Amino acid sequence: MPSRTRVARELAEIFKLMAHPDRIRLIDELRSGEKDVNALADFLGLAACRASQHLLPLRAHRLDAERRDGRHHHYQLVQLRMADWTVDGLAFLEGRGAAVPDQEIYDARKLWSTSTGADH
Amino acid sequence: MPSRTRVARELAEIFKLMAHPDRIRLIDELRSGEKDVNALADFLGLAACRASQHLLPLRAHRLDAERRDGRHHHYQLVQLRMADWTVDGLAFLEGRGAAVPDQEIYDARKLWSTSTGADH
DNA sequence: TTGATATTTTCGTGTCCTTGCATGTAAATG
DNA sequence: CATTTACATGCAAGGACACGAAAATATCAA
Repeated sequence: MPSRTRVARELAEIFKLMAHPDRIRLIDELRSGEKDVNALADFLGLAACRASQHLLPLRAHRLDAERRDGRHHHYQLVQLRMADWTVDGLAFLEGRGAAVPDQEIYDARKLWSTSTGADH
Repeated sequence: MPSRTRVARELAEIFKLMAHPDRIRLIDELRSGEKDVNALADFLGLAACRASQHLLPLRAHRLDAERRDGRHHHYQLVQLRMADWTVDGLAFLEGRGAAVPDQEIYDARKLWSTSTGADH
C-alpha cells in the first residue's frame, strides 16, 4: 500500500522542481553542456544569486553536479531525461486548447528539441 | 525572445499541476477510464470535497472533462500523455541516488505502466 | 594586504498552496 | 414539498516558496 503513495510523493517533489519557468529554461540551457553561474544568470536575465538559489534545490536532489574551477562554479545536468521533459511538454501544450499561440510553441520546439540551443 | 519565456511559463503551470502526490495518483487512476468523485475520493482516501478540489484546477486547464449523469459527476482524462509522465517519472526516480527503495518503484511500475490499475 | 570578482547564504516580506470546515446548490427520493 | 445525496464553493489558519537586498565566503590580481 505505501508503494503507490510514497512513490507518488517522491514524484511530486521532482515535478515541483520543474514547476518554475526559470528552472525549466535553466535545465534546458544545461542540455548543451556545463555552464557557470554567471553564464546561467546572464542567460536567464537574473542576478547571479537567484540563479544560485535555483540551482540549490536541484543539487539537493542530485539532479545537477557542480565542478569548481578556481572561482567559477560549473554546473552540469546529471539527469538528461529531465531536459527531455521540457520537449515532451511542448507536445503537451499543443494538445491543449492552447493558452500560448502555436507559433511560439513551434519556435520553442526548434530551440529545445536540439541538444544545442541556438538563439539567445 | 518571448517564445522561450512564455512557453516556459506555461509549461511551469502544467508541471505545477502534477506537483502534488494526490493529483498524481488521481491522474494515474483516471488512466483506466472515467470515474466519479466518490470513487476517486475513496481511492485516494480523502473526503469527497478534497478530491473535487483537486479536480478543479485540472478542469480549469482543460486536462480532464466532466460528464454529469444525474447527480453523479464523472471525470475523464483528456490528456493521456499526462498519465504517461508518471510512468516516465518512475524511470527517473530509478536514475537517482533514490530516496525511495527500488522495490517500491518496481511495485509502482507494475501498477502504473499498464492502462488498468490492479491493486488498490 | 587591499581590492575586485564570483558565488553562496541569510533574512524579511509577500504571495500562493494546502487543508479542514462550514455553507451553498442541484438532483433524486419519498 | 421536505429531505437526503452528491458535489461545489467560500473562508481562515498554517506552511511553503519566490524574490530582492545585504552580508559572508572564496579566489585571484595588484
